Amino acid sequence: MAQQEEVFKKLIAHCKEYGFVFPSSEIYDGLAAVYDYGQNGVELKNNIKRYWWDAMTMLNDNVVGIDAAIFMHPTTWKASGHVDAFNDPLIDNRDSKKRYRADVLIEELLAKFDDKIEKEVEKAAKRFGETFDEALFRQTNPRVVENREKRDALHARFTKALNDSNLDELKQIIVDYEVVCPISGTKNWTDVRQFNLMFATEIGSTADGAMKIYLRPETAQGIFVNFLNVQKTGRMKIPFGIAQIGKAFRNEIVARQFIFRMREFEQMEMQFFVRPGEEMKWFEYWKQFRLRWHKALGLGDHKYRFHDHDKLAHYANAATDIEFEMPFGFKEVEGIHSRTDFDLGSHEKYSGKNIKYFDPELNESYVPYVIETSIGVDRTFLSIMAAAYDEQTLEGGDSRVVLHLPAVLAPVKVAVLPLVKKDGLPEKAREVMNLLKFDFKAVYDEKDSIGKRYRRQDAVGTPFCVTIDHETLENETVTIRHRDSMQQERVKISELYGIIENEVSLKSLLKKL
RNA sequence: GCGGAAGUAGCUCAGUUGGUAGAGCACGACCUUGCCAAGGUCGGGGUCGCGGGUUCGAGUCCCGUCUUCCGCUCCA
Repeated sequence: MAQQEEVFKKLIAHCKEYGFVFPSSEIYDGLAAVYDYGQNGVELKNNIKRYWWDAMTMLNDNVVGIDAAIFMHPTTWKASGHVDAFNDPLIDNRDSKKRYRADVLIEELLAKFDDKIEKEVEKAAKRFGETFDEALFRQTNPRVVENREKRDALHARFTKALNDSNLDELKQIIVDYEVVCPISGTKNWTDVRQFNLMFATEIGSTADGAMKIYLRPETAQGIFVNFLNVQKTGRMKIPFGIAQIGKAFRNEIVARQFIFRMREFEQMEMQFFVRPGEEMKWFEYWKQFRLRWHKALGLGDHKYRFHDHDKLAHYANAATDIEFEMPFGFKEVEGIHSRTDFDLGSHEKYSGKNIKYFDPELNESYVPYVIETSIGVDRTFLSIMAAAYDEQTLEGGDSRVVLHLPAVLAPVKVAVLPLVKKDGLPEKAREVMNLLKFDFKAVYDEKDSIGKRYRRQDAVGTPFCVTIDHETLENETVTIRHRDSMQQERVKISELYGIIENEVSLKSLLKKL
């Protein structure tokens, strides 16, 4: 494990050194949990997105794409549940260093009162030969009445504090009721602080016209609010899906592990709309499709696994993660959720608009159920980099760092290298460059020895190096070197396109699905 | 947010009891070699994370602060 952490550190350093990922705003000491993609990173990332987009929207003729705005009407987030679910009042115990949700602590307090009352009522019921409800209804036991009054008083105070978002009052309740930390047993609490996981800003320039809005914490809602637009204008019939790639934002309390958990991140999501009752069938279908998508990259089938959720979110009736074996353990890369009709139903309620689909085959209207596939671009990027990174020891004690990136995703497809910087070889190499650059991301390099240039290309995962030597000038042949095997073969310049295309075209990958 | 560790060149680091900032690699130019990195010559690059303080003088001592890493906490 310690060894793996060491490798992870090296991977992070490698990402920076070779222009894949930089810490954001580094000249100002950086900004925590925000990263920029560099010249190679952006190519790899774009290739990942292209692979996903084409797999989803081209291979599935009932899936279409959209690109919704990051800004959305604030009611969206009430309807989705994020306004409630993303606002946690937190409090720390200074002695145990443990953090708790203040509202949960108070709810536990209420539960204790309920327990006491219940026990008293049970006792009374037994004594008078009544049912529990009868005893509860008739209850005049002064201890019960007292506890009940106390409980109701606390409940009222608590509810009011929550509604007013009064953090000081929440703290005061914890102090007044002498809540102790279950670990340390002390009452040494910090103040209650609000952690809103959504970033807020204002839209509208005048003070009185300004409206508080949030940066979207997930891209899914942009799809839900456009459900009818797409369904009607695209004449879509259920089942069908809407795909989207875009940025989302979460103000994480602790964001660590490099680009695995960032405050600004990119998601590739598809919401698939189905008939109520058929959701499990489609849930299973998309689980398998998505897993195939991952495995087709060839990073190693054993590095993937499903992780089914026992505890489900407020909107889901089934959920699983596709986990990938990162250097720090198996981690979620993609989530597949059966979201029921929660989102569309909720938007229908909050907007007052009819968001039903008329099913001509069933001759009835309903709110469709939804299967969601949601994959993190940055996490996929990290998983690919982690799997590709390799420090090799070669014969003769030499070593190299090589990225075994899937050729389809590699930022640079081919490097064109004149063996020497004279005798007309650079000029010939430029000719070859001009031939290839319309089809492939190609780079030219004439600096340093040929071996060193091969290593440089290995370090960024370039699958092919084409070397122009003196023989090239005589018979129009070059050597092409393969990254992983380091083997070279001599081929005609006219054959280069076919050889490279065969390995790097997206089509070859899509056909595996 | 708490606890621990660390911030000196693009990278890895050195820097004596406080006394004018260094090395290797990398980078650039030229020469040489020419199919798997590390030949020669010359050169560019750092207000030592930032702000105060002590001192004649601070990379070095003191205080504060920011950032990063590790652990805890949190994570639809």
